[in-house]
Amino acid sequence: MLDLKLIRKNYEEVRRRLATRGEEYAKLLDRVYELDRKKREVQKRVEELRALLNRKSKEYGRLKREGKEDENLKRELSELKARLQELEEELRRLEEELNDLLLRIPNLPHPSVPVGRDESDNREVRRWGEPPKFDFEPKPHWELGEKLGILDFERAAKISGSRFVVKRGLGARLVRALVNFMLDLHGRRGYEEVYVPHLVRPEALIGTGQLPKFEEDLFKCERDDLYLIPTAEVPVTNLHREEILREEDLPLYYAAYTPCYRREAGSYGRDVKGLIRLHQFDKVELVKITKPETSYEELEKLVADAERVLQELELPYRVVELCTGDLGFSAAKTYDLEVWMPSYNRYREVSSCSNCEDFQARRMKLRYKTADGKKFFCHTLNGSGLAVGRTLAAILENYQQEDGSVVIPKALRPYLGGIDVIKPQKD
RNA sequence: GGAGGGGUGGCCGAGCGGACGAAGGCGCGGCGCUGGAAACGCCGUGUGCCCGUUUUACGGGCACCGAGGGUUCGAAUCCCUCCCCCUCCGCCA
Repeated sequence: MLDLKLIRKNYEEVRRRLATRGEEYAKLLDRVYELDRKKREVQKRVEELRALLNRKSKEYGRLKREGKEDENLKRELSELKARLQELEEELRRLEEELNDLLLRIPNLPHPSVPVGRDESDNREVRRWGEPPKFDFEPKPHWELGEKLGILDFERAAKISGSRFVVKRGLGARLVRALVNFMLDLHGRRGYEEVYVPHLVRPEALIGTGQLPKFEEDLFKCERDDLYLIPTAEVPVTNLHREEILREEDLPLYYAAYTPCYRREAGSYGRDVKGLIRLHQFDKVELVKITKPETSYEELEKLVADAERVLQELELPYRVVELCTGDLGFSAAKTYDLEVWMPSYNRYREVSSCSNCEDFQARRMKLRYKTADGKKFFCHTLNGSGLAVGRTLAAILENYQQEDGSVVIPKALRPYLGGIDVIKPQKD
């Protein structure tokens, strides 16, 4: 949520920066600005009227205790109250509309973010590793997985429909190995491991920015008014919602493994095959809660921590800085990590690391207090470290051999009882 | 699912129609005591919003005792609805 005071004070600048995400947001901002002006006007009148009513009411009480009831005053009070109630109703409507609109305005991009329309304007920051060269035609991971008997899309569809997968045998064990490997790695780098609920209340989703705007993307348990988490970012960042943390406790580092559930509405026909886009996938998520002064250095460190996973798995990747038009709703700045995928002959996203500054903190009233008692909103950051399914896909594709077998990355072998290669099942 | 008990300031906890932004304690800040500290004593210490000014401060106003509605001239306090938490029983991995 943007700071209304900032909108009032630096209207033109906010409008200009917001417009780099798309013109429509500038128009939204215009409505917010006007609504805010009107709201304050009505609020002022309401408060004046209420002050008058309070004063006269006290006066009435005093008289009554002295045994001097004043029927005229009583009538006057009733009339005042009736007028006040009308005005209050108007104020309530204005506040509601203003608040709803405000929750639908995305975060301001950081000044360093390249201005652009979409994915094609993102800026490559660096590359690591060499894409492998094959002297045969590399197969896509779903073919490899099915041949190896570790991925079963057909049976998944039977029980749950499209965009689900069953992993079996070494496929299932690889997921467990990857999760453990990632959590161990991040644990050593100072992240506290947390295990969190996968069903959350609407307030939590408002806090991180998925609601009210992106209801369509979520699975909802209607009866209980709970949502399946689309990312661990939601429960983890909300751990401290409405809290006032102590300055000396910051920054906080968390790492969580959770499954993630996404409806993928509007992505029909995209990535219909394989592990890339599923309704349910596994992810290890990193979350940081920091002071404003340090959030950008913390972002760089967060990216480095996510990169470390790919480096240890020896998977070639690149780091991309998202442009304004491609930036997520809550993010002020985002780096994506993209891993090399031979069958696509391109890099594909396995991690997205964002600094949300105080955008989420404001929505969830997450603050910290300095030694002298001043309170400020925290900054929140999150990043995948990493998306497990896509990492598994990348391993299958990058480590494949001509006979369809797949070599296990060295870093993972201790987690798989020393197994160093998966061979196709004989049929 | 059944029965009961609760939700009050950063935290604990009292209040149960006006004198209540709310006792007391803890915590925090200041001062005193001390060689220094602990203990002790005294003083201070909520948040949000709106308006104004001499605009990182001060003054005024309004709101806030889980949320929303109601009764009343007046509600933390009475009534209704909802939400949440806890305990016991049932069910259950």
